[in-house]
Amino acid sequence: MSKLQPVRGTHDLLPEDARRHRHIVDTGLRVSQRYGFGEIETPIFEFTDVFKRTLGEASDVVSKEMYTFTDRGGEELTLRPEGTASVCRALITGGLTQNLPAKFYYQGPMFRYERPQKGRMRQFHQIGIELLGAAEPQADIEVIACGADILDAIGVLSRTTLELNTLGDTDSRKAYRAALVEYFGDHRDALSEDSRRRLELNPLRILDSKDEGDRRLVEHAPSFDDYLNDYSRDFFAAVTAGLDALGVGYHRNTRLVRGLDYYCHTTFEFVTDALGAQGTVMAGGRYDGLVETMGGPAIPGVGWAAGIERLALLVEGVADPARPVAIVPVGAGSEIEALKLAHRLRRAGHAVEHGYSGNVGKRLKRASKVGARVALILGEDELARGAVQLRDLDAGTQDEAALDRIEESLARFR
RNA sequence: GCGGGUGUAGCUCAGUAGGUUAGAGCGCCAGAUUGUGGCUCUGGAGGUCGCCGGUUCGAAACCGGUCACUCGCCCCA
Repeated sequence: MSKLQPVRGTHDLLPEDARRHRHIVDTGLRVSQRYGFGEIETPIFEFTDVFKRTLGEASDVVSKEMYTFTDRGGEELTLRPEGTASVCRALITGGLTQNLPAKFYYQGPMFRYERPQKGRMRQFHQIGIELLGAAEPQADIEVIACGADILDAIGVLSRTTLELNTLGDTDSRKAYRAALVEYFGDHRDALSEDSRRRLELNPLRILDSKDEGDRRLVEHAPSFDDYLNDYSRDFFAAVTAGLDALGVGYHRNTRLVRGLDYYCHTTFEFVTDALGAQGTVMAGGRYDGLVETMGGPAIPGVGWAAGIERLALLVEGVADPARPVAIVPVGAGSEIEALKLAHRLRRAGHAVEHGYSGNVGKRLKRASKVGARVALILGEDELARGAVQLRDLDAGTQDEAALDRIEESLARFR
């Protein structure tokens, strides 16, 4: 408690950071709208069951990372650790199941009680899309293509790799899971401690263990492809064919499994090696059983989420805001005129900086510092004849301009 | 939750056989330039040396604890 510092794992977004985030959020919305996604905003907390039921009791997120609390009415609530469950809940409670497919774009803060690291915070921000009500591989293709487009639009696609895999449908996954449990069960003693635990909770995760001994075992483990049924195999083939057709590059990673219970068929991650241990920048997949698990109708879904902070670490060169016009009154007699002029130009759409205090030198200095393109200097002599000095701060040149026609004089600087 | 590293000015960092006024660069403020910015020069402000405790005549430095950040593990965006 206390002390004048933010809570562990939280950050202020100072204006410069906020601008990067804004750029990512706006770009995400703009691009996803081209794919027909519309913005949705859900509350940042839900009944705890919304996440517990969908993410899986055994998942790390549920078992140790949720910000859960009891409110004054005795309700068990949780700050959302991810967006998909909330969006699906909204789909059901909003009656949107009658109008499918439904396509949503969201952005906002998520909360996980974890040990902070680079690219990993307790309050972090995500953008994401969800496409609900389409069981066809075309949906997966579109969702991935949209994600790639957004990464491209913010200039980071070339620094990422798309890793792609399939978990198959429920039957395929069950069969494969059983095969894995049998195989690794036979080599139980050779497994790392972590993986012995995984064997109980989520055997698929053993496949991407970083332990040396585990990896040797994994090499000879049953292959997922041998357990995919025809439907699952065809589905995945359609997805890869679609990505090929669109020129979206990917790398098949048969060990790519996701931590959350609800995934099936397509899973993917856009990863980078520029962020240390937290290389995943955008990740998602198909979750056909999720809505039904929540108590809604059987509605398939596919989507992804991307970490804004992680993207922001990769983004370079966010455009600066529009350069303002500086208003510089000379002497107390021009103050009112300066206020009026600033107001007038702002209402005409200009960004205007008013220096507030100091002599001309100080105000011009401040004008330069905030990046002003031009300064309008309001001297009493000039005002008396309806004129101002218009100074080009880049060129260092200066001319007199008519006060009532300033908008025209400024036009060449826009 | 586990293991390692680091905390000195707004920022980036110097500063140890423990020794008395803790430094630099950048930034900030002021002046040279009271109707003209950037460049330059001069001056100035700004520090509980993360915090608490211990060792010592004496601690920014050594020890313990704690908080924060950071790297890795687990896991994830």
